[in-house]
Amino acid sequence: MTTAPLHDRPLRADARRNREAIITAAREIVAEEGAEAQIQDVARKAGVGVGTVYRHFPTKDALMGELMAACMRENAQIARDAARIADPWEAFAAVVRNGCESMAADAAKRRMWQVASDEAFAHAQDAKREMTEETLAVVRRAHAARVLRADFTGDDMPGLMCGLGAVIDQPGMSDWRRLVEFALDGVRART
Amino acid sequence: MTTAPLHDRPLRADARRNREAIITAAREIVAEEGAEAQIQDVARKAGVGVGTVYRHFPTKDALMGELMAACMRENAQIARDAARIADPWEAFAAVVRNGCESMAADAAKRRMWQVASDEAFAHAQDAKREMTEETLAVVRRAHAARVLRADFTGDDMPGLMCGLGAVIDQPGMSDWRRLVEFALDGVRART
DNA sequence: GAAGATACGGAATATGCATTCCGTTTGTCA
DNA sequence: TGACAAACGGAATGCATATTCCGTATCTTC
Repeated sequence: MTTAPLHDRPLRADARRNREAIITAAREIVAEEGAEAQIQDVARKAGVGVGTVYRHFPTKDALMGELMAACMRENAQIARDAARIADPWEAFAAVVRNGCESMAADAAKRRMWQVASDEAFAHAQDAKREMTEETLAVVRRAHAARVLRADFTGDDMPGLMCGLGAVIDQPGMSDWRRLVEFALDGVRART
Repeated sequence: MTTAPLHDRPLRADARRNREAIITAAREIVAEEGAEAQIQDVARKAGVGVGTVYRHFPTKDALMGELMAACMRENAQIARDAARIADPWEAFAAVVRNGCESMAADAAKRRMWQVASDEAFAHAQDAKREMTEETLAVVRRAHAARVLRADFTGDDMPGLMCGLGAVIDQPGMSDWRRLVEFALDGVRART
């Protein structure tokens, strides 16, 4: 179920180091290979044997779930940071722009959906909730200030970001920032 | 390489029928299963044995390529139909709206990218070119009439449509037409 | 620094799925 | 209607990849 130690004995030093290396490697492999990502490659890149990967994560889905959770926590942090911007529209725009910047900078963040089985998703449930809440706060503030179209709801955010992720992941798409601005224009309240 | 009869002898009646049934079944299976689509399931749904699938398509990629080609030809037709609309903006909007309608109506059309290996893509090359040309014509006319932002280029269309496809494919996304209108607002020239 | 618990590596195993093969069936044409 | 080519069905094969297993190596603790 969880990937933490079963009760509470602290991990041995080498184990802790390996666990980190595995997650990092998994992220790189997913970035490179997308849906074709293989445990064997993750192990090689982390400099450990496959057995070690399985010692830390009971299944591939559990590992991918951990990856998704990490990405979602990062997104939550992006939203938290944006929430500190005074102007409500700029705060909302920052969530979108910085979310896109992070997807552009890290292919794993836009490709993780390709490896997302239901199992993997379940592992990332909590992180997803966190992300949703932080994002929703920014959307609510933008609505209250009437700078975001009233008919764009918080539920639309995942769709918007996934759509932009697909745009950014487009082969040969270098100028995605322009399209992001079009999208922002599209959802901004008409003055 | 190709899926047509090797020389030019016409297909036997049952073979022609089966070929159609296989393509139809493949489309349904891809719609249901996405990347998990299996030849065995395609065969079952088509009411034939797997051997028959392989008699018509040398590999899975060839079958998927045929599917992609069919979808792209349909998109080309959507663009051709839209081109007959007198108003340049409405013509452009029709390409986007109807493209989205067709993706919403047929999950295979938005999921086919999940099964798109390079091999499969190669099979659909010609259809893709056709689609691109027809679409470009509508974009050019909109640009000439200055109703589409000058910095939205024909090369952005695949990104836009893929992005909207991702939006539509979002679980629980019923109200995607609203988001499509936001996107159209975003790329329309400011008056 | 020795004992015992933890963790490691990677060969072996298990499984799922594309593809092949060949004996059987069906359509076509005279 | 009979002969033959064309097509079919689906069990068997082969391969790729997740997962297990267990002998070995490494940490931790006293």
